[in-house]
Amino acid sequence: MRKAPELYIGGLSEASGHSVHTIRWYETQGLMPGVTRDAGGRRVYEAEHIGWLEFIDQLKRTGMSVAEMQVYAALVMKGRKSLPDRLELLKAHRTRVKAELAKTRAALKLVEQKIDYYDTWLTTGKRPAEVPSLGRLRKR
Amino acid sequence: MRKAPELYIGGLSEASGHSVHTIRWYETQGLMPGVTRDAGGRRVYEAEHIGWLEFIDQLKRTGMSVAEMQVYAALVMKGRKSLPDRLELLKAHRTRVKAELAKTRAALKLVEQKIDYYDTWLTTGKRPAEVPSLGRLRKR
DNA sequence: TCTTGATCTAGAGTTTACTCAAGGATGGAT
DNA sequence: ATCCATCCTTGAGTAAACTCTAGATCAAGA
Repeated sequence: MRKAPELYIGGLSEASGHSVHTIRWYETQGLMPGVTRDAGGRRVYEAEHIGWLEFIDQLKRTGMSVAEMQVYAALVMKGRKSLPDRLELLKAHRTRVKAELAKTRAALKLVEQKIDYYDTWLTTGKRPAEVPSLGRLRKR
Repeated sequence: MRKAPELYIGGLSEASGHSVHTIRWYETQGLMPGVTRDAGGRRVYEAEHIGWLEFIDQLKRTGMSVAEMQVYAALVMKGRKSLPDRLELLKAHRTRVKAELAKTRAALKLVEQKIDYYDTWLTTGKRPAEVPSLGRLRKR
C-alpha cells in the first residue's frame, strides 16, 4: 500500500538544490537522519528528506553552524523524548538570531548614513558636516 | 601645532578591538589607507584610523567580503574624484543587504513556526497538524 | 648596559563548509 | 553482452578570513 517513488541521491539533489557531494557530506556530518540503502548500496530517501533539507537551509540562513545543526539532528534521532531539548535549542537560536538581526540593521543604518553623506557631498559639491564614526580618512 | 598622540599598532588594536595580526593582515589586503612609519619602521596611525576600522566593521557586519572592501578602500585612496564610484558601490551593497535581511527574516519566521509547533506539541501532548516544510522526519 | 616588551617580516597553520578527483560497482536500456 | 549514467568510498583540494610562529629589531626604563 505505501509506495513512494524511489528517491535516490540525484533526485534529492535536484529537489533540494544541493549537490550530491553536499548531501553525502551532510550525511557524514550526521545531518541526514533516516537514510536507508537499497540492495545495491545506494542511498534511498523519502519525500520527507526534501522538507528536512529545506528546514536545514532555514537554520543555515539564520546563521546556525553545521556543528549546532548536528546537535539538533542528533536530538531529532532520539525521538520525541528529546522534544524539550529541541525546543530549547531552537529558542536559544531564535534569541541569537534576533540579536544578530538587530546588529545588522544598525550597521546597515550607518552604511546608509554614509550613503547620504556621499550623496549630499556629490549633489551640493561641498563636503557635508562630519558624521561621527563614518570612517573618513585623509589622503596621504 | 598639530600634535596627535602617537598611535602604534598596539594602541589601535586596543581601540578597535582587532588583534594586531588582523590589522597587519588588513594592511596587506589593501584595507588600511594612509599608514605611515616612524624612524624605527613602526606603523603610525591617526585617530581617524579608529573610525575607519569601525566603518570597515559595519561593512563586514552587513556581509561585505574583504575583496569588495578592497575595492572600496582603493576608491577612497583615489580621492574625491572617486566619489560617484564609492556611492554606487555602497548603494549596490545596500540593495544586497536589504535583500539578505528579508531572506533571513523569512527564514527566522519559519524557525519560529517550528518553535510554535514543538511548543504546542509539548504542552498539549499531541502532535499538532502538519505545517508544510518544517522538516519532519520519521524515526527509523 | 642590560632587559623587557612592543614591534617588524615572511611564511605556515587553522577553521568552516564545502567541492572535486580517482577508481570502482551497479543497473536499466539496446 | 555491452554501454552509459548514476551511484559508491576515500581522501585530497579549495576559498575566505583570519591566527599564529619564528627569529630579528627597537626603544625605553632600571
